[in-house]
Amino acid sequence: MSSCETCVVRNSAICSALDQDEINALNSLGRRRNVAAGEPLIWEDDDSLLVANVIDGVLKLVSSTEDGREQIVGVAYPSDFIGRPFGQTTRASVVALTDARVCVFARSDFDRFAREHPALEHKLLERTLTELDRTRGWMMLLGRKNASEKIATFLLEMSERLAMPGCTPSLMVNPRMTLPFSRQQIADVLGLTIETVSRQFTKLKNDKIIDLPSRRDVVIVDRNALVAQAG
Amino acid sequence: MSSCETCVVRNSAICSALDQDEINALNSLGRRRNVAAGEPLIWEDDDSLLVANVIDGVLKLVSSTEDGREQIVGVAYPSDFIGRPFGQTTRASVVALTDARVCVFARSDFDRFAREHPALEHKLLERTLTELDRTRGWMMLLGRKNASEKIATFLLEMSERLAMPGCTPSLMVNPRMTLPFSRQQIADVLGLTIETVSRQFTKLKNDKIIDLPSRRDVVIVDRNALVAQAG
DNA sequence: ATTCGCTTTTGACCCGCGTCAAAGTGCTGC
DNA sequence: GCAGCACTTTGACGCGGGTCAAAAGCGAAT
Repeated sequence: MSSCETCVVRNSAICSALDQDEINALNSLGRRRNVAAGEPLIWEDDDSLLVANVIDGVLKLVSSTEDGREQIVGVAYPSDFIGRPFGQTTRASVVALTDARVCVFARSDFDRFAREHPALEHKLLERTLTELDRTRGWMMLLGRKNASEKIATFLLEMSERLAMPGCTPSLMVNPRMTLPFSRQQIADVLGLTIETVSRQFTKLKNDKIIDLPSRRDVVIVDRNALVAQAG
Repeated sequence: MSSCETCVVRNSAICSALDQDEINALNSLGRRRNVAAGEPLIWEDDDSLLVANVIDGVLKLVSSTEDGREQIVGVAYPSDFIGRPFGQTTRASVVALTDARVCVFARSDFDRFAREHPALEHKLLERTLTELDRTRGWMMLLGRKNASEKIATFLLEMSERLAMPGCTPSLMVNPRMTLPFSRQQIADVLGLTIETVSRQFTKLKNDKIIDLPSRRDVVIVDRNALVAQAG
């Protein structure tokens, strides 16, 4: 693994809890790894062998049924932590949506290190609590919102997430964004079918609420209308 | 608060991380509180002022939209931790489903105590990670399962949860259980309407997969069929 | 017992979204 | 440019589950 000193998520990932000596110690346990778009990092129901920090790129956490239905249960952005520390197995696969760089650790090494560094565990706890909050918000969407509310909520959330540092620079005010999701993946996030997603996008475009310059690009033309539609 | 020594969840709640002196210190920060069925403990979007351990009873975590739609995003059983430590506000209300006893702390007191006791934070982290896993499993159900799969999954999960110590004794093998949920609340858990829940229950009864001796009681007659239907 | 109020069940209807199918669009490599 | 391919869009249709309304069941209080 190349030096943590130059790592872009050094001050936002859980590593920010550590001082220089500790970072060096952790550094020696892990290594950097590139994951190409579409490539899996962790398999569902495998023993939890790996944990990782996302340095760059976007990954999905997927849960699937035997008969092939998929639900995206989480999305990991730069500085997010992925994997299931402390025993157990993972319930979701992790697959890169874009080309990604991650900083991986053997789970057992990470567990040991974490237990010896309460400040790191504290950061991880805060992160996990926030993720739980976000996930619960998503349950509301899945259980109680209709297709147009789901799509509007999704676009607003994406515009916030992609404006974060490390994802794509200088999108703070820019209403244009490049989605890391295909239509099918959007459907898998929202509990819809690809056809319904496509129809809702077309409708929003016809209503002049968004513009679709290309397949992966979205321009939010009328944010207020989108907020109203998100319910 | 009466003594922790006699507390039934002393060895399963996060308190199990603490030794006698520490328990006494934590004890002095909190107090016991009874919450009657239907009574709220925490309000949605309030500042996060309280955290608590469940001693006895069952509580729901509810998220709702402005127009009155509700989604139950979590259920807390004895020894579960509720509330949002470390800043922020809560996104969900907490309401007792049955008469409940909880051990409450001012969030600020708890935060301070937790930061000084890494073993406690570690327990809380493990609990939060497990809850996140469970919640993600529930997303799959909400996004991708149909009504009959949802009901079957729900009944199986309930029979496991209610068999846990502290809920109702000696239900380990007993296929009969008393649900802590009304039909409407089951609908709010599963993202369905009360009518659909009722119809699915009736169908399962007609198919001799379950029996319904009273409104709140369910007997699982054919567990295998239920597993098959859960998908 | 009887009444009242609330929860649950049942029925009839219908609409949103899934399903299936076909056409359109934009890459990539030749 | 053109062929091939994957992804997306559009259309036609049907069904699962939502909606509305009414009946039935159950418990508590009189």
